[in-house]
This record gives sequence, C-alpha cells and structure tokens, in this order.
Amino acid sequence: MKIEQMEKYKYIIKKSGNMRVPAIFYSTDKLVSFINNDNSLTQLTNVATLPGIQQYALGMPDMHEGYGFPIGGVAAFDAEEGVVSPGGVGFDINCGVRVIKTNLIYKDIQKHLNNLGKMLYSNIPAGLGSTGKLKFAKKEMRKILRDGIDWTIQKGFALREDAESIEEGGRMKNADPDYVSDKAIKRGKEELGSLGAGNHFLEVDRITEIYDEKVAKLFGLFKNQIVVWIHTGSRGLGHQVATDYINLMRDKMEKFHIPLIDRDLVSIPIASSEAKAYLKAMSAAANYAWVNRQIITYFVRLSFSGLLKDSPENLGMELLYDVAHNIAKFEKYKINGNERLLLVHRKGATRAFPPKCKELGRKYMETGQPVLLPGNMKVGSYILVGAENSINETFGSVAHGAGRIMSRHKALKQISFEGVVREMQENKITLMAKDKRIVREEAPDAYKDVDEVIKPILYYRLANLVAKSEPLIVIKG
DNA sequence: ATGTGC
Repeated sequence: MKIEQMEKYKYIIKKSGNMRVPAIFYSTDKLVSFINNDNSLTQLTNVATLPGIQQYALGMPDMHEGYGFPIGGVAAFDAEEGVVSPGGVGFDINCGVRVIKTNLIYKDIQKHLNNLGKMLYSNIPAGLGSTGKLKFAKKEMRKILRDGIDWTIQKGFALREDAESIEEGGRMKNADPDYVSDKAIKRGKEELGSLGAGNHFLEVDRITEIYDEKVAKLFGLFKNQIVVWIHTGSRGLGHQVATDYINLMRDKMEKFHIPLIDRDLVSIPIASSEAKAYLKAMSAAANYAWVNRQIITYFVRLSFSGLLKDSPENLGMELLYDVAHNIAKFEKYKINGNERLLLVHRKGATRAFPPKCKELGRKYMETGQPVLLPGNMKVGSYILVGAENSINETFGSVAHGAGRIMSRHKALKQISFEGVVREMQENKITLMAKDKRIVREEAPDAYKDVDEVIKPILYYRLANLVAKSEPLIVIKG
C-alpha cells in the first residue's frame, strides 16, 4: 500500500483497485508509524470501496484498528445511492463524552476529595457487567428508547436546559423500539446509570489552562474550575443491537451485490428496508446511551450535592456538552457545488460543528460546538470548539481521543498494575478501579500522545483549543 | 466496546 504525504499533517492512499475514492488521513511524523503498524489503513481502503461513498474515506489522527472500520474513521455516503455499515458506527452505539461544569475551584473540594471519590464510586457502578442503581420495566424501556433525554426530563433526571447541551438534543427522532430485539432490551434494562468497562471512565478534573479566554467565558469555563467528565455508551443494549443487525445484514449482502471484502465490513444500501430497520434501532440505542449518561449525571449531581450540602443549581452543575463519537447521522454537505444529503458515519470520531450550523441550536450557534477530547487518565483532556474548516475537510469531524497505541494484549504484556498506580500517585491522582487488568490495558502508555493528536486538528483549523482539564479522581471499570 | 464464543 503506497502512502503519500500530501501536506504537513495530511496523507493519502490514492484510488486503486476497487476503491471508489482515495483514503486520506491526518497524522504527524511521530504518529504515522503507529498507524502503519496495525490494520487500520487496510480497513480505511476497504471503506473506500463501499457504494455511494463521497469524496474520501477519512482517518482522524487518533486512528487505529477497529472492527471492520478503523476507530477514528469518518465516511459519508449518499443518502440515496450509499450504504450504511454497523461497523462504521461501532458496537458501542453512541459511545460518547460529556462534561459537567461546577462553580467550585480546587480548594473548595480539596478536603472532600477522598469522600467524593468514594461516593461517586458507590453511586455509579463501574466494571464489566455492572448494573445501575435503578431498574426499569420493559414498558418504560420502550419510552426510554423512543424519547431519550425527553424521558429523563419528564422523570426528573435532567434539567430542561440539559437538552440544549446535548448533540441532537439527546433524542434521535427516528428511533423505534419495535426494531430493538427483546434480548437487547433485556440486557439494557438493568444497566442504565452504569459506566461499563474498557476505556469508559468518570473523572473529577481541574481546569489547568485556558487557551481562548473569550470562548472559555462563553462556555462558562475558567482556570482552576472543577469539572466532571463522563465517558460511556449504550452498554449491553447497543452491543446487542449491533450484533443483531450485523448478523442480519451479512446474510443480505449477496442480494444487494455488495462484495464482502472483510467479514466484518458488513454494509447494505440505505434505501433497503433492512438498513432502515438498523437506523431505527441504532437511533433507539443512541437514545439509550444519552439516558445512561444523563442518569449518571443525576448521580454525580446528587453526590456533590450530598457532600457539599448545597443544591446542584447553587454548585453550578450545568452540562457543558455531550458529544456522540460512535454514530451515523444524516447531514447536508456541498458535493461538487450541489447540496446532498449524506449519511455520515463517525466511528471513534467526534462531531466538531463550527458557528452558524443550525444543528447547534441557540446555545452554541454563535460559538460553535464544544468538542470533548480525552487524552489519558494521567495527562487529562482537552476542550475545543468546532471551527470553520471541519465542514469542508472532514464532514464536520475530529478525533475522539488520543487513540490506542498498544493493543490490549500488548499493554498487558508490558504494563504492570503497580506501575500505573505509582504513576497516578506521583501525579496526585486518585485512581479507583474495579479491575486491575483493565487499568493495565487503559494505562497512559497504552495511548498515543494527545498533544500530537491535536496538532493536525489545530493546524487545519478543524477545531480550536479552549481549555485543558487534568484529573484529580479517576474512576474506571 | 461486550454476560470476551455457537
């Protein structure tokens, strides 16, 4: 496979063989070798062969190997002639990140940190197979899947304002629980309000750097501020939806004359009834993920409130934003001068819409949307704002995190639990984790350098830096 | 990512 460097931070694999478009990926001198070391570029060129793909198959700077599609991959398909691919969404449908603000500074909670960690760890179950504090009947589940955040507002888990700070308002309107299997619903009904495992986390952080005073002020961010990060998705429910539809679609591909070049790269025409069914189920799972992050938010607010003996409102615990980074959505883009409706797949990629996008609603129309980009459990995360070039260059997308540098297997071979604990202690970060193995798999060294990852994003003005956030408490599955 | 698989 011939990789050519196009520009400082941009690489291309030109169209050849069955590729319908080139594969373009954003990277740096330091990162490019890691990308070339796994199967992600082959996966990206495979994506480039799919019917109806527009312009290019894109890799974000955090790209690494995934299931069928690379993680950190973006691909847009014509709504009429293109395909939908569950692998291009990911197993964890609407895995995403949200940040809750406070009006507290470090010294307000310094002496409470230990208790706060314990309280959060007990209120928000983490780990493989973890179940939430609340259980819901199947009938309620159907409402959750259909209404997403609207359901949480009705039930008192969300403030009305929360919905304005969530991508899509926290509700995909074409969601239909009828297309979600009983098995998926059964798996999901006990897991709402739980964190799960893998790279999912809950962090209490401190804002250590403000890069853009003006935007930070509009976002309500300031130096030394305490903020809470939540990274999780649709748990077993989304996983089951993905499994159900991948199996169903794989059997149908022959009927649509789409070659299965990779067993995991299943895709079928958007216009087909099977694709429509998947999109309704995917949307329902996306709604479930938003409800999951919202119920966790409810317990975060409750924990702070109980400990500091003040209401969440008085503590300024507003939602900054909630972004999805595993999802497919219909959006309009100009292709060769004509506006076309595309189905944009973001798999381990975050939307980064600039100002004036009508999807952003009143709250972020003038600034552009907050972009939440976690680094690792030691160095922390960045908050950016979507910028003008993302629309023309990346279908309004950027990286979703630092991206793995080591496979889970390699991390287990090279990294010890004690080593990570020491590293965290040296940085005065409280680490609370359910599983030692996952701590090793998710160790800071298992991830790329997030400062490298954001270089292409900033250079091409896909998003601009607003603030840096560093961990005080880390809760892992 | 996931009751690490039929």
